[in-house]
Amino acid sequence: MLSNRVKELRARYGFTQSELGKQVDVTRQTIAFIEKGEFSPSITLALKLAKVLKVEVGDLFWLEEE
Amino acid sequence: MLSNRVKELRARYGFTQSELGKQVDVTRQTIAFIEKGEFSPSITLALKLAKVLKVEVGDLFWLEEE
DNA sequence: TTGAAATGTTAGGTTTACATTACATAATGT
DNA sequence: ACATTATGTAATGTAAACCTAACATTTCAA
Repeated sequence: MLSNRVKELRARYGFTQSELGKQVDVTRQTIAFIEKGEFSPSITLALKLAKVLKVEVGDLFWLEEE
Repeated sequence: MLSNRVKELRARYGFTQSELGKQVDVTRQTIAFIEKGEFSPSITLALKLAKVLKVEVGDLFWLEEE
């Protein structure tokens, strides 16, 4: 099961979903879906998000047991 | 543009494409496509590959300029 | 208190990741 | 020489990622 800290880190930087989406070239709905864990983004998008949020990809997304 | 070291690391461990695919639950064709850079896998698959190949996701897949 | 901005959410459509099947070739061992 | 295994590659199908558009609700500044 995939978990992530996108919402938490986005808040830390004070970005709106729209702003973050624009920085990584996706819509705010896509950001919302990712924050809710409703789908597993591509590694390309994950890498862009990690760069903008200044963390390692593995610290932004990780797999949990179960 | 997305780059990766899957083929190199797979060789290091002596895995065939089939064996690696089986360990991360995809077909050998999917591994072949990824090695050729023909698509950007999901972060879930990228995390599984990084785990099996014993590297950080960011050291297995990265974005290059251009 | 009003209105804009941010978020939640849903519906319908396009694109792409990934599966299945199949065939061809190269490499290896018997 | 033959069989087996690994790889390359291509066709077709499906599921999921991602888009646009829309409307409702919450939040927050004026």
